Amino acid sequence: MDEKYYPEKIEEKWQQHWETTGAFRVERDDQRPKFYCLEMLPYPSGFLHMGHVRVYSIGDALAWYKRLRGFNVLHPIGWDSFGQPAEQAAIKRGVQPGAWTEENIAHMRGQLKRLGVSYDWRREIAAHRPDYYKWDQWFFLKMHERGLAYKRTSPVNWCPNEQTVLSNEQSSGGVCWRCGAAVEKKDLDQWFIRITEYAEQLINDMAEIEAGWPERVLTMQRNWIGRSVGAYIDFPIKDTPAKVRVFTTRVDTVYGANAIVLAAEHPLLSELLEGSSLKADVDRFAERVRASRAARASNAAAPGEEEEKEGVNTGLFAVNPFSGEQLPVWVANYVLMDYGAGAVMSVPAHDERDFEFAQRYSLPVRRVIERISHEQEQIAHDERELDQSLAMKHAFTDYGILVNSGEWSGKLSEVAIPEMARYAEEQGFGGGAVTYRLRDWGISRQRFWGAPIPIIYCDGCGAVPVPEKDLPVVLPERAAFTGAGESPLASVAEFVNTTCPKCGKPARRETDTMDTFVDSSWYFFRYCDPHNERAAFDPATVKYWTPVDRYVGGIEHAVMHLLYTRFWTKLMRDIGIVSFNEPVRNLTTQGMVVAETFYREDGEKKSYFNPSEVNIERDDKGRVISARLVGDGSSVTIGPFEKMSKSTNNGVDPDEMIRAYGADAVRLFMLFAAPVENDLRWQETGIEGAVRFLRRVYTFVWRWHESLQDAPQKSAPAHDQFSAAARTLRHETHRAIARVTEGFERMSYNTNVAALMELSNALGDFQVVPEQATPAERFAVLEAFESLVLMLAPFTPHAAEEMWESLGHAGGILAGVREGRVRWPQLDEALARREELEIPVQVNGKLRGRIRATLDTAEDELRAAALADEKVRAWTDGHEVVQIVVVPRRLVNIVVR
RNA sequence: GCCGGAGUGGCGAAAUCGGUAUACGCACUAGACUCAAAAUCUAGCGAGGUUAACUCCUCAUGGGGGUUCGAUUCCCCCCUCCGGCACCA
Repeated sequence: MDEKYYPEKIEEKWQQHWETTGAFRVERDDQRPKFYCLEMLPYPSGFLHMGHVRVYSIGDALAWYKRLRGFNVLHPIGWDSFGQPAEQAAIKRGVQPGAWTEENIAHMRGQLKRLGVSYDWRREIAAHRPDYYKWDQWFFLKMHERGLAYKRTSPVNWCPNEQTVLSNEQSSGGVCWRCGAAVEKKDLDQWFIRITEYAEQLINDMAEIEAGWPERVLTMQRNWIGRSVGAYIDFPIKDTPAKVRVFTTRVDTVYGANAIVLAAEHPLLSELLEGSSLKADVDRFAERVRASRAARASNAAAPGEEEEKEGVNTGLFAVNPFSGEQLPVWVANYVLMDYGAGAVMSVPAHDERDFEFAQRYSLPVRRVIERISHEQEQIAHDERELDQSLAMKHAFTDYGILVNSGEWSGKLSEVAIPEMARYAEEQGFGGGAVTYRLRDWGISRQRFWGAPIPIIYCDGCGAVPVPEKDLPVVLPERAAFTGAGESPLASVAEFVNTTCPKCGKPARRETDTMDTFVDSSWYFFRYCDPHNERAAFDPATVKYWTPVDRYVGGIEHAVMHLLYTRFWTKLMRDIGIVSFNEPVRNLTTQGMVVAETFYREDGEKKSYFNPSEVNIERDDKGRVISARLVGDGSSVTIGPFEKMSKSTNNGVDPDEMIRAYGADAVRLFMLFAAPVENDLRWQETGIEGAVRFLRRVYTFVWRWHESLQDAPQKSAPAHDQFSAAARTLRHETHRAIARVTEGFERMSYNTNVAALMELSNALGDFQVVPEQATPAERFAVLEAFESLVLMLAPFTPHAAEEMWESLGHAGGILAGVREGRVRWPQLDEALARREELEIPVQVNGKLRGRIRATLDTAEDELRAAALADEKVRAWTDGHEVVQIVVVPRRLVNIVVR
């Protein structure tokens, strides 16, 4: 141990030690409890950013903690290495995507090692390597076998910028999840995965993870899946054998229907209107709706506004199977083909959209629900009229009591809904039904850099799956990278041309590749058994390690990745290779790393300055008053804190920070500065504080480490051997152990670091000179140091290792744990408790005095002491004491009148 | 519009059982050390008032109301910010 703290030196030393001793390697061990600690794998862009540093610091802290608690910890990392940027690099600079990707991985691996993250690197996986994507293809075949992968032509989400298809999840809000471009609709023949088959399970199984996942994520998934309970009703079309199926959540309002409204793309339309004079009108209208939707999509910058409701009467009539009434059939732009049945019954009195539509086209409004409670809004209506279109100003959408509804009149909505659905079923014209907003997952991508979809097209045999024995279908090294909207693979003749596995005749390969979210749907299972050549993984090995005990990653994957991987797990369960429903027990979504922005406005656009180029000036209260450039002292505008990015020039390079302050300080600051879920404000002064703290602890250890060589180690000296100062120190030590241990259980890292700082402050307050310390004092100091250092290991592993060694322990912390010599500091609850208490005394709830007490001062003693206290008496004298509340060990409250 | 989450010093935050509001850190102020600066160390640091006195008082956890001996914490209403969804029948 050097006298001074040289982070660079000790970090290199311990990284080397970990590497050569294989400190972080793990194997399955049925004798020990396992813990699977997982962070979302990065895309190998080439450079680690601060957001990465944050996730991996969070995960690593937990991994270290669990190891120190005796768990067999699986803590792996890999690369989400298929995807757009590699292909962009190929288009722009002509590099080969594979080589570009491997170089990036090599660089980032080095960065992660310099951060000192405790991965078992032997388990590293990368999505773009054939030994990995072979199994993507295998899973695809399994789904194909089960009818869960299918091809269909349908309007899909098309990103004009990236020239490829996106899934619904990736184009949520009408914009591309990656580049933000407005998404267009395009008709393409695409492969889909039948995730909707699992919609019900995806909703129901949330019960299993509710306790461990953020409410926010579950809510987002629930909304996305959009389960809706209602009924189908078939309305016969007059004078034809056809029926129009309608989905509604409000069968109870069926007597109020004034029309049946179809989506413009409804397949029945062309059939029913054959030969009708109105066909041309309807076709023209459908075309307009399509055009206007496309226009709105490309104009996604200004969303929000709902489109004006428009429709056209088809001249057809439908028969309400409940009432026998004839209803006109309309086509309207507000009915969506891909939700429910693509058709609705319009009930303007009780649905706002239908109301708006009815007003626009002067359709009758019939009230069939009456309020049941005076807390509900009074529905304006005209008793003399059946049509309320003049009286009602808006729809009444609450449940209530049925009126004007034939035999159902007088029933409550809640009662009528299931009864009417059952009736429809008995009569054969409908029945109860559940629909979902979730649609099937489109996985075809017109890209090169992804896993080829293992399908061969044969003129004779159709779409034939590639036989398992022929996997993987390997990507060629090169292709013509034009950036145009067709898969580059299509131009690689030796890839495309093959023979049909069935008939042996010449055939062509599928040239689309799979969505990269396929790769990440199951990657953490592969970590358990990463080199298996015969299977995606060995089920028994996976059974030991999974499910993931804690998963850390960004909120941006709340719906996409986290929904897909839940689905994939259920699929693997159905194949029989996994034995549970949910892959992730506990989920942590960390906040963004944000930094101050500085800019100057030159006319229209802002030019941004990096925080390192700016000096901040403050007033004497510490408030920021201005910012000036380091170079010329000219002033710049202080902008808000924003996510670190190139466009706002507020990024900070992790490597530079590690070089300046050390990996430990960077990590410590990241975990201390904010709770894990919050956004984290990057502040260089904050990281300086972290170094200051580490240096202080290090200095304390240096000052004491020789005197501690002969400290009593095995058992604590008797209580009366300890000086008052030593007793205080021991109390602080055990209080910190209690707090930090508890903090780890709820991922409260910021308070954990605070507790460790307090312990270090307590060591600073311990003024005994090392050489003059009594054996008992040495014991107390050693106990404090050992506890502090071990509890620091999850946050600053290099510094902890160095100090642990200088406290007389050879071989590294984890070797000690493995050999049973080292374990997480043991809490002595008696020591953690305060010996003497200060009990606050309130009068009428306001703090008026304090009395001294011990842990077992009796209630009546506390009461008497409180009443006798001089300061308290100033508030009670002359008043009548009405009540005295005594909370032992906590407080006394005297109520006076 | 609907559904979530949050609002506490100059700033990041703490108080997970309804019991001393502001732990810990940053920034700031003063002092020590120094020729000087940095670093380090020591002390102070919610607002306002008050005292010979670090004495004591009042107010303060977005605003208003409620429950309670006692509310940052529980309940109701409102405001603001952030996020998700957005004609989903």
